Amino acid sequence: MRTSAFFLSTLKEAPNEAELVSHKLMLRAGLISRLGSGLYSWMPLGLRVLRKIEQIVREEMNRAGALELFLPAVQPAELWQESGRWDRFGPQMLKIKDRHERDFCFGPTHEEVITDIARREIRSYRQLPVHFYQIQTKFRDEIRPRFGVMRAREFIMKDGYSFHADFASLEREYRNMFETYSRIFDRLELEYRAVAADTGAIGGTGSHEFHVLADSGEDVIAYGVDSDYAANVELAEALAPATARAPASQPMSRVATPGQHNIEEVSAFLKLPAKRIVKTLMVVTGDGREVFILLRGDHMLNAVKADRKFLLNEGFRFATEVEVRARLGADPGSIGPVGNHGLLVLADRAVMAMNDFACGANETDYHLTGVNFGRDLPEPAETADLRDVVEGDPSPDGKGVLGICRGIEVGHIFQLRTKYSEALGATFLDEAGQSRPMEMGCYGIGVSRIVAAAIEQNHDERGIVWPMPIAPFEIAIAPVGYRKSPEVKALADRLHQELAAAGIDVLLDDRDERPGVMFADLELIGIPHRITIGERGLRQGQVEYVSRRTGTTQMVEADGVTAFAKALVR
RNA sequence: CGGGGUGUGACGCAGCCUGGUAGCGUGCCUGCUUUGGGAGCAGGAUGUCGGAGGUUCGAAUCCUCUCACCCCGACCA
Repeated sequence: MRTSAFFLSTLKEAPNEAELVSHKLMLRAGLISRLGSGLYSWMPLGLRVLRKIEQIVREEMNRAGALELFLPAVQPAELWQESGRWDRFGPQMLKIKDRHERDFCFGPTHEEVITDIARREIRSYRQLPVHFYQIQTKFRDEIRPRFGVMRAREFIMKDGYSFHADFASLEREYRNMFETYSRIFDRLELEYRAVAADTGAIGGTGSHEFHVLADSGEDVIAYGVDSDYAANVELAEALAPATARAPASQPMSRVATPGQHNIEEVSAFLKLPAKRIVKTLMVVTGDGREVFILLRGDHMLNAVKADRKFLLNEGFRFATEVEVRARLGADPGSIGPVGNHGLLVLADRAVMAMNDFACGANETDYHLTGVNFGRDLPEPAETADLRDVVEGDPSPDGKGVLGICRGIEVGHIFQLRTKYSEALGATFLDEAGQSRPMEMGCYGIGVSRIVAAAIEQNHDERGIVWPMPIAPFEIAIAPVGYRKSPEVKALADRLHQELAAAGIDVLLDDRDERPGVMFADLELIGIPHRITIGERGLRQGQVEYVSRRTGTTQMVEADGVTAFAKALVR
């Protein structure tokens, strides 16, 4: 490809709508163009990247035995009413009406449609298992679209759905997909982790998210520093402390802590590390009971875990300041579990190992120090894992400690079991002639999001640094003086022709721009390899090679440059 | 949804407070010179100042409404 025949539209300055580095670079490099909030046009350069990702996904899905099909983007309401999700999916679903005032939605996902196909097409266990997938545009009316294609409303997703006669078969396919996804992200050359995930509202027994690791990621992941363990931080278990509680060694005393309201302030004021302070949270359960939750000062409440604890009472909320004062007669910053407060006390397991700790005195601007369970207050009524894990916690798999990092979710695999097949009546006849609902799995990959995630992970101050498998062009040829020097032009043209003939994605910058302009553009758009051809080097019979990622340069014999360039790509 | 902010040429911005009919940098077009890291000179094109209404002799500027976009927000304890 020649730049004169292509369409490059680079910007020196990023439009101010962009916050995230990948978003800025995608706009500056001309990969995408914004049409509306959460709506992006894919420009030719960006589309080349998108297509390469799609192709890798497609190849690996096919290799894994899944069958590609293509489902309608617009779906009738009836199907969603049947599954019960028409109302429950919420405002994320874009609902539309046709000319007959019939309800449709622009598909946010395709479980209903695929299950409808399965119930029409599959009658016998002999047809199972089967796995259908598609690469489709979805629309989810996000509360707050942001970060460009990272959290867009319209986006491209690979979604696959498998159907099985029994759970064992589903589990096999689940493992198959786990491996397939790993292969896909390996091939994309992204740094990623498969993390155990909460199955959430979708239900089912097993679920893994695949995260591209990046500091800007929206999700927080706990991973084993010395093992394969990885889990969403909401899900990672904080193990009970291994050491027993030390005996009390200090008397309990009441100290004035004027104006010190949060753990940080109290810690600094009392010159006591946060891990020696008990954080007391007053919450109200769904059935109206007020409860104390105790956490170590340096720990954070995990709402998912606490919610599970209160499940029978339909969740919980934090008590308001008014409620706290009415109940305890103290400001929220000075409350604690000691005294005749009458509240149920629920403690995180880490708290159980604490002795001689500090906590609020239930008197505004006062705290207690040297507090001990058993002596100064009763043991908590209940203990549980209620906190987020932190860096350095023991890994739940017993191997070493946990690290914390951020990730961008680019893939998710679920064991759906029979949730949809039952709702929609997707049944089959087993060997015994019995009608049974099919076991289902579902497997998604955020194709368009991967473009942004790849950039988050691969960029520098000059621009994008594409991993080779998804680079829009693999090699750039930058001729200096293309229009002036016949020798330069001749070699550039020949190299371009020979590489293109070899099936290499090569971009010849024939714009006759100044070198600085060419170099800056080629670096911004992130082409992995650049060969610069100029009169200067040609006099020595040489051209210059530069690696985008490492920046290392190398002089190459002009005669052998085609072979050299081919070797780079292979 | 709540809070905050911004809309002025393709991109980044100034002008608004204190009304007088729009400016800067980059980019774009033409010509000449230049050509190994975002060139120089000369000439040039491009703006319903987000939209509607109002105040005024006069509105980018003041007022009202509206639309779009961006950012922040779900543990002070």
